[in-house]
Amino acid sequence: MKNEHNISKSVISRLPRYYRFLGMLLDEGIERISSSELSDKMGLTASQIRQDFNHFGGFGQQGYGYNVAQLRQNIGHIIGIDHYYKIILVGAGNLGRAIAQHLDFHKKGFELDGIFDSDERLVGLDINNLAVRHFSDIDTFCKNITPAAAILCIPESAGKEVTSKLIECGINSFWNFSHYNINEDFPDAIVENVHLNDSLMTLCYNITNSEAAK
Amino acid sequence: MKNEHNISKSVISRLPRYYRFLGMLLDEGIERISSSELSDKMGLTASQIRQDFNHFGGFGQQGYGYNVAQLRQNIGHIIGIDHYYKIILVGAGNLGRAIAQHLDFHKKGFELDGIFDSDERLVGLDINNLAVRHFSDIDTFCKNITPAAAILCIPESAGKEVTSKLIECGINSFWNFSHYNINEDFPDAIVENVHLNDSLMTLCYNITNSEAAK
DNA sequence: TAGATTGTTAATCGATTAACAATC
DNA sequence: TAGATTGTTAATCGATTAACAATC
Repeated sequence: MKNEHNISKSVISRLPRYYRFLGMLLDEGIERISSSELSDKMGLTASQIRQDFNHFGGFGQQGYGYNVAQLRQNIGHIIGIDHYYKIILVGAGNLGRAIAQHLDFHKKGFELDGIFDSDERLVGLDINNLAVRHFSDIDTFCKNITPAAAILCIPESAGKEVTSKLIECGINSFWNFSHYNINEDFPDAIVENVHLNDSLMTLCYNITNSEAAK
Repeated sequence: MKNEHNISKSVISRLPRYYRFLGMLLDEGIERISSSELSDKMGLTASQIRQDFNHFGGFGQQGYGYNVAQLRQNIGHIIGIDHYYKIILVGAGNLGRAIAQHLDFHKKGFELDGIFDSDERLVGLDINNLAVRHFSDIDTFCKNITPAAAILCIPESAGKEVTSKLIECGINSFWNFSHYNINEDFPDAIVENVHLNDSLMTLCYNITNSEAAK
Protein backbone atom coordinates (compact mmCIF):
# COMPACT_ATOMS: atom_id res chain seq x y z
CA MET A 1 0.00 0.00 0.00
CA LYS A 2 1.24 3.44 -0.90
CA ASN A 3 1.77 5.69 2.06
CA GLU A 4 0.91 8.84 0.17
CA HIS A 5 0.20 12.13 1.77
CA ASN A 6 -1.40 15.18 0.24
CA ILE A 7 -4.57 13.28 -0.45
CA SER A 8 -7.20 15.87 -1.26
CA LYS A 9 -10.02 16.65 1.13
CA SER A 10 -12.57 15.48 -1.41
CA VAL A 11 -11.05 12.02 -1.52
CA ILE A 12 -10.70 11.79 2.27
CA SER A 13 -14.31 12.78 2.81
CA ARG A 14 -15.42 9.85 0.67
CA LEU A 15 -13.46 7.21 2.60
CA PRO A 16 -15.92 6.78 5.49
CA ARG A 17 -18.70 6.37 2.98
CA TYR A 18 -16.81 3.69 1.07
CA TYR A 19 -16.12 1.94 4.36
CA ARG A 20 -19.79 2.02 5.29
CA PHE A 21 -21.04 0.75 1.94
CA LEU A 22 -18.50 -2.05 1.88
CA GLY A 23 -19.66 -3.06 5.35
CA MET A 24 -23.22 -3.27 4.05
CA LEU A 25 -22.15 -5.36 1.07
CA LEU A 26 -20.27 -7.67 3.41
CA ASP A 27 -23.40 -8.07 5.53
CA GLU A 28 -25.28 -9.03 2.39
CA GLY A 29 -22.67 -11.70 1.79
CA ILE A 30 -21.27 -10.11 -1.36
CA GLU A 31 -17.72 -11.24 -1.91
CA ARG A 32 -16.50 -9.25 -4.88
CA ILE A 33 -17.57 -6.07 -6.63
CA SER A 34 -16.47 -4.10 -9.66
CA SER A 35 -15.98 -0.36 -9.66
CA SER A 36 -18.99 0.03 -11.93
CA GLU A 37 -21.31 -2.01 -9.69
CA LEU A 38 -20.14 -0.03 -6.68
CA SER A 39 -20.56 3.23 -8.54
CA ASP A 40 -24.19 2.35 -9.24
CA LYS A 41 -24.88 1.67 -5.60
CA MET A 42 -23.11 4.76 -4.32
CA GLY A 43 -24.07 7.25 -6.99
CA LEU A 44 -20.51 7.97 -8.10
CA THR A 45 -18.70 7.26 -11.35
CA ALA A 46 -16.64 4.10 -11.72
CA SER A 47 -13.75 6.28 -12.77
CA GLN A 48 -13.83 8.26 -9.57
CA ILE A 49 -13.88 5.11 -7.47
CA ARG A 50 -10.85 3.68 -9.25
CA GLN A 51 -9.05 7.02 -9.01
CA ASP A 52 -9.84 7.30 -5.31
CA PHE A 53 -8.59 3.83 -4.46
CA ASN A 54 -5.47 4.25 -6.53
CA HIS A 55 -4.39 7.18 -4.41
CA PHE A 56 -3.55 4.53 -1.85
CA GLY A 57 -2.30 1.82 -4.18
CA GLY A 58 -4.03 -0.88 -6.15
CA PHE A 59 -6.59 -2.87 -4.22
CA GLY A 60 -8.20 -4.56 -7.19
CA GLN A 61 -7.43 -7.15 -9.79
CA GLN A 62 -7.94 -6.70 -13.51
CA GLY A 63 -10.78 -8.76 -14.89
CA TYR A 64 -12.07 -9.51 -11.39
CA GLY A 65 -12.78 -6.32 -9.52
CA TYR A 66 -12.34 -5.82 -5.79
CA ASN A 67 -12.61 -8.28 -2.95
CA VAL A 68 -15.13 -6.62 -0.64
CA ALA A 69 -13.69 -7.83 2.67
CA GLN A 70 -10.13 -7.00 1.69
CA LEU A 71 -11.00 -3.60 0.29
CA ARG A 72 -12.97 -2.70 3.40
CA GLN A 73 -10.12 -3.74 5.63
CA ASN A 74 -7.67 -1.71 3.59
CA ILE A 75 -9.82 1.40 3.78
CA GLY A 76 -10.37 0.86 7.49
CA HIS A 77 -6.63 0.65 7.92
CA ILE A 78 -6.08 3.85 5.90
CA ILE A 79 -8.57 5.65 8.12
CA GLY A 80 -6.97 4.11 11.19
CA ILE A 81 -10.18 2.61 12.52
CA ASP A 82 -8.19 0.10 14.54
CA HIS A 83 -6.27 2.68 16.57
CA TYR A 84 -9.04 3.39 19.06
CA TYR A 85 -7.64 6.81 19.80
CA LYS A 86 -8.43 8.04 23.27
CA ILE A 87 -10.87 10.92 23.12
CA ILE A 88 -12.52 13.11 25.75
CA LEU A 89 -15.66 15.18 25.65
CA VAL A 90 -15.50 18.75 26.87
CA GLY A 91 -18.91 20.31 27.51
CA ALA A 92 -21.65 18.05 28.90
CA GLY A 93 -24.65 20.15 27.86
CA ASN A 94 -27.52 18.79 25.78
CA LEU A 95 -25.46 18.34 22.69
CA GLY A 96 -22.38 16.94 24.45
CA ARG A 97 -24.44 14.38 26.31
CA ALA A 98 -26.22 13.30 23.14
CA ILE A 99 -22.96 12.95 21.25
CA ALA A 100 -21.52 10.78 24.02
CA GLN A 101 -24.59 8.57 24.07
CA HIS A 102 -25.50 8.46 20.41
CA LEU A 103 -22.22 7.52 18.75
CA ASP A 104 -20.49 4.19 18.72
CA PHE A 105 -16.97 5.50 19.17
CA HIS A 106 -15.43 2.08 19.14
CA LYS A 107 -16.62 1.44 15.61
CA LYS A 108 -15.29 4.77 14.39
CA GLY A 109 -11.73 4.51 15.63
CA PHE A 110 -12.05 6.02 19.10
CA GLU A 111 -12.53 5.25 22.76
CA LEU A 112 -14.36 7.80 24.91
CA ASP A 113 -12.38 8.06 28.16
CA GLY A 114 -13.55 11.16 29.96
CA ILE A 115 -16.23 13.83 30.10
CA PHE A 116 -15.56 17.32 31.41
CA ASP A 117 -17.59 20.40 32.18
CA SER A 118 -17.01 23.59 34.11
CA ASP A 119 -20.50 23.58 35.58
CA GLU A 120 -20.31 22.24 39.17
CA ARG A 121 -23.89 21.02 38.91
CA LEU A 122 -23.01 18.53 36.18
CA VAL A 123 -19.98 17.10 37.96
CA GLY A 124 -20.59 13.50 39.00
CA LEU A 125 -23.42 12.97 36.54
CA ASP A 126 -23.18 9.57 34.90
CA ILE A 127 -23.14 9.49 31.11
CA ASN A 128 -22.54 6.12 29.48
CA ASN A 129 -20.72 4.86 32.57
CA LEU A 130 -18.48 7.89 32.72
CA ALA A 131 -18.81 10.39 35.56
CA VAL A 132 -18.60 14.02 34.47
CA ARG A 133 -15.43 15.62 35.89
CA HIS A 134 -14.77 19.27 36.55
CA PHE A 135 -12.67 20.85 33.84
CA SER A 136 -10.14 21.94 36.46
CA ASP A 137 -9.16 18.26 36.80
CA ILE A 138 -8.03 18.11 33.20
CA ASP A 139 -4.30 18.41 33.99
CA THR A 140 -4.26 15.52 36.43
CA PHE A 141 -6.41 13.42 34.14
CA CYS A 142 -4.20 13.97 31.10
CA LYS A 143 -1.04 13.07 32.98
CA ASN A 144 -2.38 9.54 33.37
CA ILE A 145 -4.37 9.02 30.22
CA THR A 146 -2.98 11.31 27.47
CA PRO A 147 -5.96 11.48 25.14
CA ALA A 148 -5.30 12.01 21.45
CA ALA A 149 -8.38 14.09 20.78
CA ALA A 150 -11.16 16.14 22.33
CA ILE A 151 -14.77 16.75 21.37
CA LEU A 152 -15.67 20.39 21.90
CA CYS A 153 -19.32 20.99 22.78
CA ILE A 154 -18.71 24.35 24.39
CA PRO A 155 -19.85 27.90 23.65
CA GLU A 156 -17.76 29.80 21.15
CA SER A 157 -16.81 32.29 23.87
CA ALA A 158 -15.02 29.56 25.84
CA GLY A 159 -13.27 28.23 22.73
CA LYS A 160 -9.88 29.84 23.00
CA GLU A 161 -9.34 29.29 26.70
CA VAL A 162 -10.45 25.66 26.67
CA THR A 163 -8.55 24.75 23.51
CA SER A 164 -5.41 26.45 24.75
CA LYS A 165 -5.60 24.44 27.98
CA LEU A 166 -6.16 21.16 26.12
CA ILE A 167 -3.25 21.77 23.79
CA GLU A 168 -1.12 22.49 26.85
CA CYS A 169 -2.17 19.04 28.09
CA GLY A 170 -0.91 17.48 24.88
CA ILE A 171 -4.20 17.14 23.01
CA ASN A 172 -3.82 18.21 19.41
CA SER A 173 -6.92 16.94 17.59
CA PHE A 174 -10.42 18.32 17.90
CA TRP A 175 -13.91 17.40 16.85
CA ASN A 176 -15.35 20.86 17.06
CA PHE A 177 -19.08 21.54 17.43
CA SER A 178 -18.57 25.19 18.34
CA HIS A 179 -18.11 28.09 15.98
CA TYR A 180 -14.76 28.89 17.54
CA ASN A 181 -12.14 28.85 14.79
CA ILE A 182 -9.41 26.67 16.30
CA ASN A 183 -6.95 26.87 13.44
CA GLU A 184 -6.88 30.64 13.53
CA ASP A 185 -5.21 30.56 16.95
CA PHE A 186 -3.64 27.11 16.69
CA PRO A 187 -2.68 26.49 13.06
CA ASP A 188 -1.10 23.10 13.78
CA ALA A 189 -4.12 21.56 15.45
CA ILE A 190 -6.01 18.83 13.58
CA VAL A 191 -9.61 19.98 13.38
CA GLU A 192 -12.84 18.48 12.13
CA ASN A 193 -15.66 21.00 12.36
CA VAL A 194 -19.36 20.21 12.66
CA HIS A 195 -21.26 23.42 12.21
CA LEU A 196 -24.88 22.47 12.79
CA ASN A 197 -26.09 26.04 12.57
CA ASP A 198 -24.53 26.52 9.16
CA SER A 199 -25.95 23.23 7.99
CA LEU A 200 -29.45 24.24 9.07
CA MET A 201 -29.11 27.57 7.28
CA THR A 202 -27.98 25.78 4.14
CA LEU A 203 -31.22 23.80 4.27
CA CYS A 204 -33.06 27.10 4.67
CA TYR A 205 -31.34 28.45 1.55
CA ASN A 206 -32.30 25.39 -0.44
CA ILE A 207 -35.94 25.61 0.60
CA THR A 208 -36.10 29.32 -0.17
CA ASN A 209 -34.42 28.83 -3.50
CA SER A 210 -36.53 25.92 -4.62
CA GLU A 211 -39.67 27.92 -3.84
CA ALA A 212 -38.34 30.89 -5.78
CA ALA A 213 -37.84 28.55 -8.72
CA LYS A 214 -41.52 27.61 -8.85
CA MET B 1 -30.69 41.72 -6.63
CA LYS B 2 -30.27 38.99 -9.20
CA ASN B 3 -32.55 36.02 -8.72
CA GLU B 4 -30.06 33.54 -10.13
CA HIS B 5 -30.31 29.84 -9.74
CA ASN B 6 -27.67 27.19 -10.33
CA ILE B 7 -25.49 28.69 -7.66
CA SER B 8 -22.81 26.11 -6.91
CA LYS B 9 -22.80 24.17 -3.67
CA SER B 10 -19.45 25.67 -2.72
CA VAL B 11 -20.86 29.19 -2.85
CA ILE B 12 -24.03 28.22 -0.96
CA SER B 13 -22.06 26.55 1.80
CA ARG B 14 -20.20 29.81 2.42
CA LEU B 15 -23.33 31.93 2.81
CA PRO B 16 -24.11 31.00 6.44
CA ARG B 17 -20.51 31.77 7.35
CA TYR B 18 -20.65 35.18 5.69
CA TYR B 19 -23.88 35.86 7.52
CA ARG B 20 -22.32 34.90 10.83
CA PHE B 21 -19.16 36.96 10.36
CA LEU B 22 -21.13 39.99 9.26
CA GLY B 23 -23.26 39.65 12.40
CA MET B 24 -20.09 39.68 14.48
CA LEU B 25 -18.79 42.77 12.69
CA LEU B 26 -22.10 44.47 13.27
CA ASP B 27 -21.89 43.66 16.98
CA GLU B 28 -18.46 45.26 17.02
CA GLY B 29 -20.02 48.39 15.55
CA ILE B 30 -18.20 48.12 12.21
CA GLU B 31 -20.15 49.95 9.53
CA ARG B 32 -18.28 49.25 6.33
CA ILE B 33 -15.76 46.65 5.17
CA SER B 34 -13.78 45.96 2.01
CA SER B 35 -13.49 42.55 0.43
CA SER B 36 -9.82 42.41 1.40
CA GLU B 37 -10.46 43.22 5.07
CA LEU B 38 -13.19 40.59 5.18
CA SER B 39 -10.96 38.07 3.43
CA ASP B 40 -8.33 38.56 6.15
CA LYS B 41 -10.84 37.91 8.91
CA MET B 42 -12.42 34.89 7.25
CA GLY B 43 -9.36 33.27 5.71
CA LEU B 44 -10.59 33.54 2.14
CA THR B 45 -9.32 35.54 -0.83
CA ALA B 46 -10.80 38.93 -1.60
CA SER B 47 -11.42 37.69 -5.11
CA GLN B 48 -13.52 34.81 -3.93
CA ILE B 49 -15.61 37.07 -1.72
CA ARG B 50 -16.33 39.45 -4.58
CA GLN B 51 -17.11 36.54 -6.91
CA ASP B 52 -19.43 34.98 -4.35
CA PHE B 53 -21.40 38.17 -3.73
CA ASN B 54 -21.66 38.91 -7.41
CA HIS B 55 -23.50 35.68 -8.02
CA PHE B 56 -26.41 37.46 -6.41
CA GLY B 57 -25.80 40.93 -7.77
CA GLY B 58 -23.65 43.85 -6.65
CA PHE B 59 -23.89 44.65 -2.98
CA GLY B 60 -20.87 46.94 -2.84
CA GLN B 61 -19.74 50.30 -4.03
CA GLN B 62 -16.49 51.01 -5.84
CA GLY B 63 -14.02 52.92 -3.74
CA TYR B 64 -16.04 52.28 -0.58
CA GLY B 65 -16.53 48.57 -0.05
CA TYR B 66 -19.60 46.98 1.51
CA ASN B 67 -22.02 48.32 4.09
CA VAL B 68 -21.98 45.62 6.76
CA ALA B 69 -25.60 45.91 7.86
CA GLN B 70 -26.91 46.04 4.32
CA LEU B 71 -24.75 43.16 3.11
CA ARG B 72 -25.80 41.02 6.06
CA GLN B 73 -29.44 41.73 5.42
CA ASN B 74 -29.05 40.89 1.75
CA ILE B 75 -27.39 37.57 2.51
CA GLY B 76 -30.00 36.81 5.16
CA HIS B 77 -32.66 37.45 2.58
CA ILE B 78 -30.95 35.22 0.02
CA ILE B 79 -30.85 32.41 2.58
CA GLY B 80 -34.45 33.12 3.51
CA ILE B 81 -33.73 33.58 7.21
CA ASP B 82 -36.91 35.60 7.60
CA HIS B 83 -39.25 32.85 6.40
CA TYR B 84 -39.35 30.94 9.69
CA TYR B 85 -40.25 27.73 7.91
CA LYS B 86 -42.25 25.34 10.03
CA ILE B 87 -40.17 22.31 10.91
CA ILE B 88 -40.84 19.17 12.93
CA LEU B 89 -38.48 16.75 14.62
CA VAL B 90 -38.95 13.04 14.03
CA GLY B 91 -37.10 10.85 16.52
CA ALA B 92 -36.83 12.07 20.11
CA GLY B 93 -33.85 9.97 21.17
CA ASN B 94 -30.69 11.44 22.68
CA LEU B 95 -29.66 13.18 19.53
CA GLY B 96 -33.11 14.41 18.58
CA ARG B 97 -33.70 15.89 22.01
CA ALA B 98 -30.32 17.61 21.99
CA ILE B 99 -30.93 19.07 18.54
CA ALA B 100 -34.30 20.42 19.65
CA GLN B 101 -32.81 21.99 22.77
CA HIS B 102 -29.44 23.12 21.48
CA LEU B 103 -30.34 25.05 18.35
CA ASP B 104 -31.91 28.44 18.07
CA PHE B 105 -34.21 27.63 15.18
CA HIS B 106 -35.69 31.08 15.08
CA LYS B 107 -32.32 32.63 14.26
CA LYS B 108 -31.66 30.12 11.47
CA GLY B 109 -34.88 30.56 9.53
CA PHE B 110 -37.11 27.97 11.17
CA GLU B 111 -39.76 27.45 13.81
CA LEU B 112 -39.90 24.10 15.58
CA ASP B 113 -43.57 23.12 15.77
CA GLY B 114 -43.75 19.46 16.67
CA ILE B 115 -41.78 16.49 17.94
CA PHE B 116 -42.65 12.91 17.03
CA ASP B 117 -41.49 9.46 18.02
CA SER B 118 -42.84 5.96 17.60
CA ASP B 119 -41.83 4.93 21.13
CA GLU B 120 -44.92 5.08 23.38
CA ARG B 121 -42.73 5.73 26.41
CA LEU B 122 -41.56 9.06 25.01
CA VAL B 123 -45.02 10.32 24.11
CA GLY B 124 -46.01 13.25 26.30
CA LEU B 125 -42.44 14.08 27.30
CA ASP B 126 -41.88 17.82 27.31
CA ILE B 127 -38.98 19.11 25.24
CA ASN B 128 -38.63 22.88 24.94
CA ASN B 129 -42.34 23.35 25.67
CA LEU B 130 -43.35 20.83 23.04
CA ALA B 131 -44.94 17.54 24.06
CA VAL B 132 -43.67 14.54 22.12
CA ARG B 133 -46.44 13.10 19.95
CA HIS B 134 -46.78 9.59 18.61
CA PHE B 135 -45.74 9.30 14.99
CA SER B 136 -49.14 7.87 14.13
CA ASP B 137 -50.59 11.35 14.75
CA ILE B 138 -48.53 12.82 11.96
CA ASP B 139 -51.39 12.87 9.40
CA THR B 140 -53.76 14.81 11.65
CA PHE B 141 -51.00 17.16 12.72
CA CYS B 142 -49.92 17.96 9.16
CA LYS B 143 -53.46 18.71 8.05
CA ASN B 144 -53.52 21.65 10.44
CA ILE B 145 -49.93 22.83 10.41
CA THR B 146 -48.31 21.81 7.08
CA PRO B 147 -44.64 21.91 8.05
CA ALA B 148 -42.12 22.71 5.33
CA ALA B 149 -39.38 20.50 6.69
CA ALA B 150 -38.54 17.63 9.03
CA ILE B 151 -35.48 16.80 11.09
CA LEU B 152 -34.76 13.08 10.90
CA CYS B 153 -33.10 11.66 14.01
CA ILE B 154 -34.15 8.11 13.35
CA PRO B 155 -32.31 4.84 12.67
CA GLU B 156 -31.37 4.18 9.06
CA SER B 157 -33.66 1.16 9.04
CA ALA B 158 -36.71 3.39 9.62
CA GLY B 159 -35.60 5.89 7.01
CA LYS B 160 -37.62 4.84 4.00
CA GLU B 161 -40.91 4.24 5.79
CA VAL B 162 -40.78 7.47 7.80
CA THR B 163 -39.66 9.64 4.90
CA SER B 164 -42.28 8.17 2.60
CA LYS B 165 -44.98 8.97 5.18
CA LEU B 166 -43.71 12.54 5.64
CA ILE B 167 -43.63 13.17 1.92
CA GLU B 168 -47.18 11.87 1.72
CA CYS B 169 -48.05 14.51 4.32
CA GLY B 170 -46.60 17.20 2.09
CA ILE B 171 -43.17 17.61 3.71
CA ASN B 172 -40.48 17.82 1.09
CA SER B 173 -37.37 19.10 2.88
CA PHE B 174 -35.23 17.14 5.32
CA TRP B 175 -32.42 17.78 7.73
CA ASN B 176 -31.15 14.25 7.85
CA PHE B 177 -29.01 12.91 10.70
CA SER B 178 -29.44 9.29 9.64
CA HIS B 179 -27.46 7.40 7.06
CA TYR B 180 -30.58 6.69 5.08
CA ASN B 181 -30.08 8.02 1.56
CA ILE B 182 -33.27 10.02 0.99
CA ASN B 183 -32.55 11.14 -2.55
CA GLU B 184 -32.06 7.59 -3.77
CA ASP B 185 -35.74 6.85 -3.14
CA PHE B 186 -37.06 10.41 -3.39
CA PRO B 187 -34.94 12.30 -5.92
CA ASP B 188 -37.00 15.49 -5.66
CA ALA B 189 -36.69 15.93 -1.91
CA ILE B 190 -34.52 18.76 -0.62
CA VAL B 191 -31.97 17.17 1.68
CA GLU B 192 -29.26 18.46 3.96
CA ASN B 193 -27.30 15.59 5.45
CA VAL B 194 -25.37 15.64 8.71
CA HIS B 195 -23.34 12.47 8.91
CA LEU B 196 -21.71 12.59 12.33
CA ASN B 197 -20.22 9.12 11.98
CA ASP B 198 -18.47 10.03 8.76
CA SER B 199 -17.23 13.26 10.27
CA LEU B 200 -15.73 11.41 13.24
CA MET B 201 -14.03 8.94 10.93
CA THR B 202 -12.59 11.79 8.91
CA LEU B 203 -11.02 13.08 12.11
CA CYS B 204 -9.66 9.59 12.67
CA TYR B 205 -8.10 9.59 9.21
CA ASN B 206 -6.46 12.94 9.83
CA ILE B 207 -4.98 11.83 13.15
CA THR B 208 -3.70 8.59 11.65
CA ASN B 209 -2.25 10.37 8.68
CA SER B 210 -0.55 13.13 10.63
CA GLU B 211 1.10 10.51 12.83
CA ALA B 212 2.27 8.57 9.80
CA ALA B 213 3.82 11.79 8.53
CA LYS B 214 6.04 12.10 11.58
C1' DT C 1 -9.85 65.11 -9.58
C1' DA C 2 -7.21 61.23 -7.38
C1' DG C 3 -7.54 57.16 -4.64
C1' DA C 4 -9.80 53.21 -3.47
C1' DT C 5 -12.24 49.30 -4.32
C1' DT C 6 -15.69 47.05 -6.73
C1' DG C 7 -17.57 44.10 -10.63
C1' DT C 8 -16.09 41.25 -14.20
C1' DT C 9 -13.17 39.01 -17.49
C1' DA C 10 -9.14 36.07 -18.16
C1' DA C 11 -5.77 32.70 -16.31
C1' DT C 12 -4.81 29.08 -13.31
C1' DC C 13 -5.49 25.31 -10.66
C1' DG C 14 -7.56 21.07 -9.12
C1' DA C 15 -10.97 17.58 -9.32
C1' DT C 16 -13.85 14.70 -12.09
C1' DT C 17 -14.70 12.07 -16.14
C1' DA C 18 -13.39 9.54 -20.25
C1' DA C 19 -10.45 6.56 -22.70
C1' DC C 20 -7.51 2.84 -23.20
C1' DA C 21 -3.46 -0.03 -22.61
C1' DA C 22 -2.06 -3.44 -19.17
C1' DT C 23 -3.16 -7.68 -17.14
C1' DC C 24 -5.60 -11.02 -14.40
C1' DT D 1 -6.85 -17.60 -25.21
C1' DA D 2 -10.80 -14.28 -24.74
C1' DG D 3 -13.36 -11.42 -21.70
C1' DA D 4 -13.51 -8.48 -18.08
C1' DT D 5 -12.04 -4.93 -15.42
C1' DT D 6 -8.37 -2.60 -13.35
C1' DG D 7 -4.67 1.12 -13.11
C1' DT D 8 -3.33 5.14 -15.32
C1' DT D 9 -2.94 8.75 -18.66
C1' DA D 10 -5.37 12.38 -21.17
C1' DA D 11 -9.46 15.46 -21.69
C1' DT D 12 -12.93 18.01 -19.61
C1' DC D 13 -15.14 20.58 -16.43
C1' DG D 14 -15.72 23.70 -12.62
C1' DA D 15 -14.00 26.47 -8.98
C1' DT D 16 -10.55 29.59 -7.37
C1' DT D 17 -7.32 33.21 -8.11
C1' DA D 18 -5.35 37.09 -10.58
C1' DA D 19 -5.77 41.16 -13.22
C1' DC D 20 -7.77 45.28 -14.56
C1' DA D 21 -11.15 48.40 -16.43
C1' DA D 22 -15.21 50.72 -14.51
C1' DT D 23 -16.76 53.87 -11.23
C1' DC D 24 -17.91 55.69 -6.74
